[in-house]
Amino acid sequence: MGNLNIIISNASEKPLYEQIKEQIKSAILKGDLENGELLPSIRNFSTDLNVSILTVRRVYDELEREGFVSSKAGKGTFVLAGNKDLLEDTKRVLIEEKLIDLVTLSNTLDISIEELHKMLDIVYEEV
Amino acid sequence: MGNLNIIISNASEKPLYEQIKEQIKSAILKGDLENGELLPSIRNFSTDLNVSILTVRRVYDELEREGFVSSKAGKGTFVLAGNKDLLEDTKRVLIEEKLIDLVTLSNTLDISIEELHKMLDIVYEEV
Amino acid sequence: MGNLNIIISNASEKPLYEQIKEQIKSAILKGDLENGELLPSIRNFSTDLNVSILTVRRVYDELEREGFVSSKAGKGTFVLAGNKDLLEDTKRVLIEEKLIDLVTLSNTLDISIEELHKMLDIVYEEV
Amino acid sequence: MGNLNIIISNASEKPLYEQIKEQIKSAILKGDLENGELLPSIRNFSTDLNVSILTVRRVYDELEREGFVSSKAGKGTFVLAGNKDLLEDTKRVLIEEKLIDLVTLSNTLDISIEELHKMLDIVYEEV
DNA sequence: GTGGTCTAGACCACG
DNA sequence: GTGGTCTAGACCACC
Repeated sequence: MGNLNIIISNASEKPLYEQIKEQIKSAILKGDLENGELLPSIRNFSTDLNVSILTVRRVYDELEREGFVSSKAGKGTFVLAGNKDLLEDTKRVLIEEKLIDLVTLSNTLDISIEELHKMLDIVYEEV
Repeated sequence: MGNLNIIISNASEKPLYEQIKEQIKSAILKGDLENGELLPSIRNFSTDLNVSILTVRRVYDELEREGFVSSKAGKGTFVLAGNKDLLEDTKRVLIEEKLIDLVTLSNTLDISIEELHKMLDIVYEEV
Repeated sequence: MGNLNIIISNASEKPLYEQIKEQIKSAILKGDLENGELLPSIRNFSTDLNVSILTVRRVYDELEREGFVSSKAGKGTFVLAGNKDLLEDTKRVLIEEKLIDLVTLSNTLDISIEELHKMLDIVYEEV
Repeated sequence: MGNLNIIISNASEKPLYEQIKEQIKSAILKGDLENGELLPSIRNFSTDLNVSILTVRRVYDELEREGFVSSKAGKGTFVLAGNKDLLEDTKRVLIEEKLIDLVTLSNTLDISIEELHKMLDIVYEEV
């Protein structure tokens, strides 16, 4: 079975449902969760994560809307990861969103592209 | 006086007070607002921006708590930008926060540092 | 024997039992399944379609309740298509239900009957 | 102010949130609700319609995701109907979906396009 | 067993 | 005042 270790924190500024959603999404994008794989039932997952059923339901709802999983009453929630190109695209878009954010801030603060590259290397070593 | 063109939008996902705060902070960090400069009164500013007085008060309160301005009853709110090193530090921290965010995501998605540098250049050209 | 190629899909938004039921009903209404014809046994049908026995039983139960088939213990399930007028009526009712749905929506959206006729022709060509 | 008479029924097979959503959508598409207009607050609306707060919240959430309204904490939920072309497009798509549904059924039941046009006129008169 | 819908509360951030 | 998130239950249809 796939690797699915979800770590959530009430201390985080991000809502619980978003933390869970992002981690499942990452697992699918990395390939840890394969096509057709069955995710935990809403009830089991909510007790495992110690969150409300409604929170897990929201996660599954949004993942379904975004095309990552498919839920069927009476059967469960399954991973949809058939199109490899789509997954690569999704990864690229997620990174690009953060890069745009970063470059925008750099511009407003008069930081050069060279400095950015240097700082990127430094941060990459530390993380 | 310094350059202080605040642009806010109800359409933005960010709360109004945060939009205003970030733009004042940027102006200070870039040097557009100099040390000792007088910011608009809460009352004038709120009518100029067409937001609640409470919203502007919150902006000034938070900026004071973060050490960017100083408010004196009966005199107004002044820019604190005396320590150039502190400003540079603040800028660096802001950028680093976003870089950590970016690198964390890259790691969870198995994106290499080389790819990141390439994508950074591409995004920099486009923005 | 009559033509009975049932195609079902877990991806469909419709429940399995409904997909199967509708296709059998269509076959009867079109005349592909004739009066008195014997339908597959619940057991065989469920293994052929790779669905639960309960699902097939539900299909046959509902078809019997709607008057399309008749089940006799120990003998099997037979097509009831004796009354040609009844079949024509059923077809007409099915179409009318959709037309009422369509016209109701058109009214709430201020779409004229002329536009509807035009769009119907266009869609008919494309489908 | 705009016309906003929502009629819901527990007897309907459609979920409550969908009934409400569709009626608000129709009002926007028809122009009964204009750009920038303020919708009822979640609390007021839920007591007016005698449904749960969560049901109204779901309606507003989905309408926001589909681009029909915009919700801001502390301000309320507003109608977004700026782009007239987009609204016309949305109307057309909604009608086309039903037409495709209709034509598909007609094909499986061997109903001719001429018959469809005739039945459409009859239903249009009756509704 | 599963997910889909709904209720009746609560606390928080925003304005 | 507003919407955003979350909880702890419930009933239903589907398999």
